[in-house]
Amino acid sequence: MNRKLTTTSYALLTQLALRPWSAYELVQQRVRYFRFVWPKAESAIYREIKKLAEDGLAEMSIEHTGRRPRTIYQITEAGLDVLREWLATPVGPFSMEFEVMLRLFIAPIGTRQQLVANLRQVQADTRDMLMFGGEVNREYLEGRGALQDQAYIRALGIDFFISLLNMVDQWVDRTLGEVERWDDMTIEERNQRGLEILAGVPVAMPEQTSRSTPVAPASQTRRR
Amino acid sequence: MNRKLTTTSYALLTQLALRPWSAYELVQQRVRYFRFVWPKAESAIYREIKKLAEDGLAEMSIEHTGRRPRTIYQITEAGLDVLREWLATPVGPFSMEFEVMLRLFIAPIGTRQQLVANLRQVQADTRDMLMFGGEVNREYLEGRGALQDQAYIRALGIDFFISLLNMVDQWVDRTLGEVERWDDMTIEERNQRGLEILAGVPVAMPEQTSRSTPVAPASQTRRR
DNA sequence: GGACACATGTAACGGGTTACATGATTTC
DNA sequence: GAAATCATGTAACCCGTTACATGTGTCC
Repeated sequence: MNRKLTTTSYALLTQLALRPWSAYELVQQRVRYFRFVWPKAESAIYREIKKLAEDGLAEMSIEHTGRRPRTIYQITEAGLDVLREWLATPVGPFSMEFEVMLRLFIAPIGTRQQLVANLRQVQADTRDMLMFGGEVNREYLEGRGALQDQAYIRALGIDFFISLLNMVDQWVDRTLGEVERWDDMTIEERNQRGLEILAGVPVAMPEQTSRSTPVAPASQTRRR
Repeated sequence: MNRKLTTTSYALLTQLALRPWSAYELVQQRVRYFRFVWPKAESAIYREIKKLAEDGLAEMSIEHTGRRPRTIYQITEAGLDVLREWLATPVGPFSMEFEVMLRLFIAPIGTRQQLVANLRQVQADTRDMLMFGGEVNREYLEGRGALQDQAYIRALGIDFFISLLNMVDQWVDRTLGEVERWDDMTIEERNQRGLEILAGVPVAMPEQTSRSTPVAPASQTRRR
């Protein structure tokens, strides 16, 4: 039990703390909900949960469907203790993978059509996810949420999720609008337009009062 | 040259397409900018760039500082071709890691103080990053951006970055406000409040016109 | 009773992270 | 001239991903 747990370990323990699940159910739940805040491949779960059991943080019990076995996992007291300790440690910052931004950065070597297609793809994905978010929202509003007794917590998560998606959706809209005008503009005109956009971005101005800490590229050290 | 390139490979090629860099500079630039859209550990870069050179997608040349060597990398025509091909493939959806959400989900087993501390931490990180974003914004507005001739593209990235951070900042504010009221409420009152929040979330209602495709939990298949 | 989807995982490879190492340059 | 910081990476382990495998209901 002395290996160092990863955030993925804690993510699994978090799921187990809610109620016992079979390994398969764990994976399904995580595909449906947890994927959005801690996305990992499915088969990593099967391996990790076994390790958690070896560490004594979860208990396994075997059930059968016909002659086929399935494993049910349940969190132990030791597991809950470990979770509580984790809550007292500093939390990592959020981070994002956003491939379309990479493609935007080298748009000049590709065609405008490709870039537009990529952006539309992201928009379609985003709207799919928005539909899904709306569905979950209704589930809770109608009292049939998967964890209805924690609606007050889930509501905050759904709020975040929908806010994020709406933000992305709107950004893609704006960006498509800009990209569509590129063809009629010289580079100088485009860059002029770029400066207009930058001037309109709602950035917080640094307080004129002296800041003791320099503006670092975010706190990287604390990150696991 | 027949291995399968990862998105990280393409991210590096994207950087190389802008101009030649030494390995160390590549890492620094990526820490400063690319980290926010494709975050990877630094030492992975040194290994990956060497492989790209082996594959003929980049050229190495050795310089010296005193007796210490440093390697400069430059993209090749083959590398540019590979990048162009990549632009024609479907783009992956965005994804996010957000540890504090995991902690929120099991808040009941911890203390309210811990949760508040975690949320404030995220807020502090977010505001640091906002400061950084504002700094980059000013660099471009004042004509001294690192890639000033691509201001029209960078502006779109900065727009996204600042929008995201503002969204997170506002969400944390709302959420802290909610959490602070928990102590005076019963579980039933909290869940009642949760439903109010959900009712206020701006979800798109599904069009009543028949949708052919079912609302799936986002397109996972296309990923990679 | 064959096809197909759902349930329940295992194996192997390679990318990602953490830890370490050493040469130059600046600071005081 | 010692200490700290910047520059420039390497090594090894472990997690994450991709591919595969097999059993079990269910549809028609």
